[in-house]
Amino acid sequence: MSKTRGGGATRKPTIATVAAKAGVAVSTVSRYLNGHYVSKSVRERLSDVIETLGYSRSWTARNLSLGRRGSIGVAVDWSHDPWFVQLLTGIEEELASHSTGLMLCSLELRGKYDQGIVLQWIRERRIDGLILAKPQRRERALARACLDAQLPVVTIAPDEILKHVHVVRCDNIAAGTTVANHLADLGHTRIAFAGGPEHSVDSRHRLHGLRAGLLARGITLSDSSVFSCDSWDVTAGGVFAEQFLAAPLGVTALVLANDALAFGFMRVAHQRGVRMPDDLSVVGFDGLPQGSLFYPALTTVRQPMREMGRVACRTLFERDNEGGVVERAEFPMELVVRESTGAVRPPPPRRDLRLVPAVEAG
Amino acid sequence: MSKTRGGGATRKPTIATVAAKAGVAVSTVSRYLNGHYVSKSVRERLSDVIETLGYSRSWTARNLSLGRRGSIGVAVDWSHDPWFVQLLTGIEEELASHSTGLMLCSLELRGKYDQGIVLQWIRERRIDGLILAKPQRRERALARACLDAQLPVVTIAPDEILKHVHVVRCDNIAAGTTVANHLADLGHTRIAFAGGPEHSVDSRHRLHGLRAGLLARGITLSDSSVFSCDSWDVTAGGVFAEQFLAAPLGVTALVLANDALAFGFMRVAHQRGVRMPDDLSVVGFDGLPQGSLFYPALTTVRQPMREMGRVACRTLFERDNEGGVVERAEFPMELVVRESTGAVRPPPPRRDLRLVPAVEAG
DNA sequence: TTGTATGCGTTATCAG
DNA sequence: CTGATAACGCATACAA
Repeated sequence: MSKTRGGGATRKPTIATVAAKAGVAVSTVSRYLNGHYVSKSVRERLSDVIETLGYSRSWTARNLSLGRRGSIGVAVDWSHDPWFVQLLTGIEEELASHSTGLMLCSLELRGKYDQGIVLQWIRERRIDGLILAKPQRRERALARACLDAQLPVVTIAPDEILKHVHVVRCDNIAAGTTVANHLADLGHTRIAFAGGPEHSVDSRHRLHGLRAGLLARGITLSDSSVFSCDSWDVTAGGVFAEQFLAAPLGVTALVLANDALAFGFMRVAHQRGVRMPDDLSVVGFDGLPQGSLFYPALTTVRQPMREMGRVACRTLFERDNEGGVVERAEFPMELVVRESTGAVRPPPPRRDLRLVPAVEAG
Repeated sequence: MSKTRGGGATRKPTIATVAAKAGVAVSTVSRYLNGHYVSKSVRERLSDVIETLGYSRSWTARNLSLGRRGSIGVAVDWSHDPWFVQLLTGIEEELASHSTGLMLCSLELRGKYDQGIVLQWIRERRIDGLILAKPQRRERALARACLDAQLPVVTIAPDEILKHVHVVRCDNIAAGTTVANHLADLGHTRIAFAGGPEHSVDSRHRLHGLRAGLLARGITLSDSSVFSCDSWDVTAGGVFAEQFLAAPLGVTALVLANDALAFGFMRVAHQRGVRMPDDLSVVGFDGLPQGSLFYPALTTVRQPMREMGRVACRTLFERDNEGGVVERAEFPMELVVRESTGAVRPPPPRRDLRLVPAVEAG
């Protein structure tokens, strides 16, 4: 069969090989490849030649010619954050269909915060765009750097206001209300809320929705039962649990601003002998899969992370060069009822006042 | 100033810009950039020019010229597998320092197994090498495709024998022995083992090490207390728990072949009222971080995933074109004692024979 | 040690 | 509708 040379290793056929074999110019092949106009006869011939040659084009060369880099950047605090992992799945999926690469950067990978790597990517034009997952105020510098470099940026679930960038987020207010209704349906009236960091807009939105939803059901969420944690992680949830359990408020349900906090809380609570949901119903936000592994499995409100990842990616490609217009996508969150919430017990539990241990029936 | 054009947006300086401004040839700049020989005077001049110009080279062009693609492929069953996530951190870290991109592929992403995407990457020469995480027999096709295409492959923790590829793995036999000693130290003598799928070499190695280690301490692990699960995931662990608990063996410790199985097991066991470690000590393998979130936190043997990821990456780059030699790296696993294992109770517990419920002291 | 010329595989421009 | 040809930005024999 007519390989390019008789000799050594068969070289990968190029667009020129195809052109020669089909008896047309390279530019014609290029046009064919990109779906531009070519006559039907030529089109069929090329289709054949490409098939038999097993030709496929060089993305490197194409990128060079088009002035692209062929991969996008994705920055997040910790790439092993379970929330991000779900997101990554969506990104991966979308990227594969664009046959584009990915450069991953955990801003806090080596113990201390450092956005140097990403700044370098931007400066050196290593990426065609940047996805910022859960950006906070400190990530503004990255967004600005991209904007200055004419690179598109899309933020996912930003926890601060970043201007002039596309954003993909969830409706956290509605999510809060969803939780409110769930709890109200179960008969809870004395409820507490543990937020994330003070400045977090997600946390505020969730609280806002919760409070409003509760109010609509005639339930008041007093300020004295609203707390906030220093960070969003499991550890903070544990720390909160210590103080929360030390001074009982007599609430029957606790809403934590995200699943990680809830995980930390539940572990400590469990150790302290709190029975969930009997003694206390617990709710989180995010919908991390591992919430279903605990005892009890955590009731939560799920973000469609995978879909969000896909949309973020798509936005990056679509809005590649269309400056100006800022795209916004907002997804609804979905209640996932598992085991950590239950109906409030008929006579409101006041176990703290009992002087003798109750005898369990059966 | 000698900009390429007077007009619009300042174009990114190229190697030619630098050459012109420094009064040398582009090839000289190229040599400088690649650390080849240039006179000291020229070197200093170039250093200056590059600095003031803010020049940085185009990796796309460089890749084209060198015949590289600029990113590697990473394939795994599920990219959200917690084990893989840890690995990815290491890969990410190493990749950043090579400023190389990444193409991620979950073989089972869309519900059914499909290696088509990766095969396409290989066929189209989209990647410079492939990392296969936890490959099994079915991944042989991928390895072969790479080999045929002259692409380097490194497998991480292969659970089957794949020939002619680099491998980064852990010493699972030693890990099994580590567990054996830990349990023996705690006084356990009646122990059970729940393996992964039958054909799994990891599972067999872990069992082998466990059995040998136990024997060295005078403890026999009888065949009747060795089980195997259909898969490696949480669900399988739960299924196993159902049958394991239905027919009590009277063992005081259970070793599961990985953490995921242990998670599934513990959840069901907890629901069935098994107190761990009082009634049963439980041990897993892998050392997933989330094991510390459970009640009790899971005792396990940790793989240095991050380091493994780094080494795998490095191997890919180093062994880029050196055909023939197969690199092997084996890491030790490290015992992580948490809460799910405890000393066996002084009088061997035979609760199943008790006719009256014991009264708990205090 | 440095410069010249050519190749890498595509795309885009502009005549035909 | 199709064909030359010039970018794209860098690397590297080869010559000087």
